[in-house]
Amino acid sequence: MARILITSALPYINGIKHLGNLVGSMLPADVYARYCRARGHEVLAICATDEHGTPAELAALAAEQDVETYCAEQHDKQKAAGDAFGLSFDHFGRSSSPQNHQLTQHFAEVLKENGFIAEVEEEQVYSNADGRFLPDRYVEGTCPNCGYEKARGDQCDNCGKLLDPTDLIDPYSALSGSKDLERRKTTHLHLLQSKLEGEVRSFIEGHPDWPVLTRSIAFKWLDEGLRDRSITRDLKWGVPVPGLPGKVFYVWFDAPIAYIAATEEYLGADYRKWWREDEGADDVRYVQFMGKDNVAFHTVSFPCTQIGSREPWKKVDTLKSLNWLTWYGGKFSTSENRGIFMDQALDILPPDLWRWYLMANAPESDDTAFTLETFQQTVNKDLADVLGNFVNRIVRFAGSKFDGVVPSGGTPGADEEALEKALRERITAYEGFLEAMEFRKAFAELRAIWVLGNEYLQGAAPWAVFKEDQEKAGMIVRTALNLIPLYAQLSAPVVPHTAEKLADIFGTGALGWPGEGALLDRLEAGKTFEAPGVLFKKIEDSDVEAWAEQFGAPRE
RNA sequence: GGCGGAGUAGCUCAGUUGGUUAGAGCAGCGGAAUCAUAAUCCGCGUGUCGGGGGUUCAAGUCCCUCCUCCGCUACCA
Repeated sequence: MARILITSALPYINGIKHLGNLVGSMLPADVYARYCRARGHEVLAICATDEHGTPAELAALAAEQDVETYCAEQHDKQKAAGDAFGLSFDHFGRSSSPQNHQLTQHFAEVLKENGFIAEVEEEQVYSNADGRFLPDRYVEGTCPNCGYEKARGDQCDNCGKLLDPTDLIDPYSALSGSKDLERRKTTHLHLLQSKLEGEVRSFIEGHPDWPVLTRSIAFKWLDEGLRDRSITRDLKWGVPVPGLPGKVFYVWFDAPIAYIAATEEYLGADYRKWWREDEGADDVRYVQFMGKDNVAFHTVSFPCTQIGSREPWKKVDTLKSLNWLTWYGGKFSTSENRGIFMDQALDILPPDLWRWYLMANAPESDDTAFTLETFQQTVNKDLADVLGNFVNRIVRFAGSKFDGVVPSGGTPGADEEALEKALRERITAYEGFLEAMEFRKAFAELRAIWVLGNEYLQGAAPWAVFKEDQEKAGMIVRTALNLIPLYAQLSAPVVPHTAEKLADIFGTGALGWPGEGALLDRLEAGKTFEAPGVLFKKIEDSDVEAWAEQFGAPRE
């Protein structure tokens, strides 16, 4: 029994997330949280919407709403979509919460007291027509290097050259197109990360077990030398900066702090038992889930904030970073309606189908292409044929030959012993992969566990034995039926809705996890049960055709 | 451009510190079975391990070089 704190990278507020975002952090965090709970650990799983920054303001503008209303609506939509997917966060909060305002300001205050924050006057591009400062990437113009006419102020998409907005020829606002731009002086707070470089390096070096990708990204930043960076912006929506009217903290400063603040939203003052090492969090194991683009912020920036506070905040112990899921090898795109978004996915199919496919094919080692065709194949084979059909065939056979009760009598023999042994070995491997958060391997193992059921039935052939020895056939059926509550437990982290249906067949109740005892002797003889019907309806070719059209899949 | 990741069977991917004939699932082919959603089970893999060069008794694995894809490159988040 351990205390495990789990956070998922915060989904940005501008609209429902697509399947790539889902599998990049929220879904693996949920699967891991469900597994840890099943093993009896005390788990706190936290997520929230990331609501600040320029894109939120612009999205609100486009929706003709004030940003506060926009964010509140979008938060509710994302929360609902997550709930429908079975995401079991203990709390799904908001980075715009009063708790986060207070906590973000607290961090800034102590960082300043400790000498890690300085006020710096700098010049930034201001657009008179838009009435706002423009981040570099919202200034566009002609690239001085290659002549590309839509180069952004931070980088030219055509030749890849890094730019400064002042480098651009004929710069204009990407928002309004106005060329009425000027440089204005503005004062910002800089986080003096350079002063913390050594401590952050020691922190990273203290985790040699982190994956190569994670460590190499962190060391790259450190090797180049940590730069002091601005942690404030000239925006209206955000956490106000005390003493600097009209400014808010940079979204990347307040977003990780929102992990803590969201816990406070949920638990009140007790949040400190999870986050303060001097108030009970010293025995907490903290696991973060994120996409690979977020690694630097979680290994370097956020630890800087925490370390520089000189307060004993709980820091990350284990990071799980994932690569991207791509849409047929290209990018998911909201603006171009490419790909499938969480709400659309649930409009067409139940959540467990998506959960299974995404986790069994999680982009762990490299970017992974999502295609409707492989999705159809995988889901039909693994869920409908291997698991669904196993349950259906044994339940129906037991229903017709044994009147819908668990048969009694008979003595288990070599086949049953072999099955028990094979199960035990595979379950041990499965647990190991889940502990290590190696999800592809874990679910390949779970699938193999399901296959064991079919293998056993095929070999034991109760339909043939029944003709000569009904007692033995009954024992075989009882053994096979025992796999159902076992599969319910083992499958619950990844396909929780299906697991409940399986558990309901025998009313075995709360799922939990198989213990050390016999795996195939838990159902009492004489117990009645109901056939659940078809667990997974197969996806037809005509469905794939229709969805390909609907979601803009590339066709041959 | 710099840094990092990746390139393995038709498809999606495994391949510890270099070591016998390079693996899994899907798809395909053959067989068995007929309880089951024609669902299952068994058997079948001559792959220039991205190209080229090198080190070594031995290289998918190490070194060099080139090609392709992805991420980061600090004001998108």
